[in-house]
Amino acid sequence: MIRTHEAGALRSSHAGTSVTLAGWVARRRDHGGVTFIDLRDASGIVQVVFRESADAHALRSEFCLRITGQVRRRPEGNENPELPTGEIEVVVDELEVLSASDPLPLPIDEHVEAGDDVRLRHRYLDLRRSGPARALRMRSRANHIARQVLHAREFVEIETPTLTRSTPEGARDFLVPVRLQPGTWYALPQSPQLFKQLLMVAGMERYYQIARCYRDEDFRADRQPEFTQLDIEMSFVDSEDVIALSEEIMAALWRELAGHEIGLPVPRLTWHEAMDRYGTDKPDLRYGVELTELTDYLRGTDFRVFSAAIMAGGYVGAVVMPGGASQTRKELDAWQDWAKARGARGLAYVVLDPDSGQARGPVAKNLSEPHLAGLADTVGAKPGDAVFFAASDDRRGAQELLGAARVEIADRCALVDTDAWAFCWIVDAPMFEPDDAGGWTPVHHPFTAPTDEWIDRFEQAPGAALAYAYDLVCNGNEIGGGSVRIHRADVQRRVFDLLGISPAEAAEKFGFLLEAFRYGPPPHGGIAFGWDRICALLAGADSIREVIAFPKTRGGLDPLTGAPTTITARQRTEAGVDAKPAPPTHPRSERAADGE
RNA sequence: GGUCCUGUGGAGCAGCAUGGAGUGCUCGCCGCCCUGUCAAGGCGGAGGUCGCGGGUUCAAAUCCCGUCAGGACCGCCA
Repeated sequence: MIRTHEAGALRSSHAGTSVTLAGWVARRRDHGGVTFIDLRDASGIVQVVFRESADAHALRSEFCLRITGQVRRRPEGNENPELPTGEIEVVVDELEVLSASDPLPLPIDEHVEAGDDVRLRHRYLDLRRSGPARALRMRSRANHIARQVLHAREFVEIETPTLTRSTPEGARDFLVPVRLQPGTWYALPQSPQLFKQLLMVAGMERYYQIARCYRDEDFRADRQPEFTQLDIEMSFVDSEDVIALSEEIMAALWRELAGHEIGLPVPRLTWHEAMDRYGTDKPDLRYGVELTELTDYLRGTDFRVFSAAIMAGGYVGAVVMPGGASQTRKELDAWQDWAKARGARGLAYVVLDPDSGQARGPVAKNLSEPHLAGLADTVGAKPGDAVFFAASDDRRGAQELLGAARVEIADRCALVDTDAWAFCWIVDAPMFEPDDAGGWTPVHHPFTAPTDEWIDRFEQAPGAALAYAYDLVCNGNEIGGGSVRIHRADVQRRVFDLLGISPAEAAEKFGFLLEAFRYGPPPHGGIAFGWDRICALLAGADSIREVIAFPKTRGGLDPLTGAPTTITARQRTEAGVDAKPAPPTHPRSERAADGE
């Protein structure tokens, strides 16, 4: 090492010793005869003092230095209690400039926020700032904590391929041309789902991986085209075992990184309960504002909007905005635009007069006296509140609109306790939901096991059949999801039949998995955690970009490297991008043609 | 694919609704001064195609259209 000590580690106990430090000029205070430099390395900052030094005068921000000097207590009254090293300073004997720095394109300063494009363009400078650096270090600790829990339980960390074939998550694949087989393409895995199931067949019993996953979909604040899952799979287990392990990992993470003791067991909601009460399968339980179903209460109403939904076997419900009656007409109209932006026709409302409790507003005129009289009690509204309604023959659609309104209400009314952590499991999710073409599509993925009650008859009511699936939710974010898998070939075949996946198609897509399942597959299940999102929550970050070393922008670009780039004509030819696929030659494709 | 917000010396912002000389603020940068500061201080200075293109106008940072870039949301995606 070219240094003897770390800058941030020096204390008054080091006084009187000679040290050699290496680091960066964080800040310079030049008084002419005496110059102070805050020298920063990974451990922190220490003040170094130059006297009558022309060299010090020439130093600039972010020069990389090596200095040798004497540690000593600061003169009486000059201590800085803000700094861990504030009792001492290093008086410089020797200075070596290891490298100079140009003026900075962005300030390395805790107090200035820079725009995302500048930060990412110079991410290596952004990461010199304490906040971003702390986020990455915290993520490293999170990885370590998870590994500790899993290794203590004899889990095996196994890496799976990133050049592979399409996995059944349902998103668009990233594709990689294959030079050696022109016209054929690898897919980057959307998750290690199939490989981890194969590892169960292989008898590994307890697998995990901090796995990079790839999905070619549009961005959000919590989405990147490549992202990370903590991926886990276990043999000879049921839901309870996976849930218990998950809780142990989460409890350790939050205990050590957030100083928060998660109340165990984590409360559970069934999927239907979550939809009924919160209008979402990832409810934020830090506040109330629950939905009320009014389908039965309003049965018989003359109001066309509601009666049409009720007659069609649909849903009418409401959510209350506390104090919402004080909104101006313009604000209430803005809710209509808000609802339309979400694809709804609008958002019916009544406001309750703050004094009389009288219901007013366009919808109130359309409701009968008895319906109006009991409304406030039924939905739990007080005078001065506003009540928003959604009605549709599509129960889930109406609930989701109210659920989105609930989130918006909590935001506008500042109902969210930002220090709180509210976890819950969403269990008993449906196996299937209707697809656009009148068929069925898996809610989770096609290997999710039906519950015991449904295993023999899920075909009879696919929309009602429940799965052994569980999602972990924290503060309204889905942070993990998993299921018990199907390990019986006959059940798997029936699921494929229902999904309209022919034996030939199944063999083509997952033939290797089905084949593996011919050789004594163990019952197994697992879970995958959205690792970026979990780290962002623990770091208190708004975006997962903050906990990714080199994230991409919303357009999928990396402003630092300039990726993605065009390729040369030669690369194009060599990669075989334009090659016509040859007739299948390799063994797996032949078998696919056989239809298993 | 759709809706919305943002783009002004190196950084962060104000100016734009109501067009009138690149105007302002904080920081940084350069030079000088300064022996106890710690987001040091003082004096002076440099630095701009107001993202880009087009239009309206006597006149555009400001209004209109398009486009690019960054961000938020819907669709999509667990």
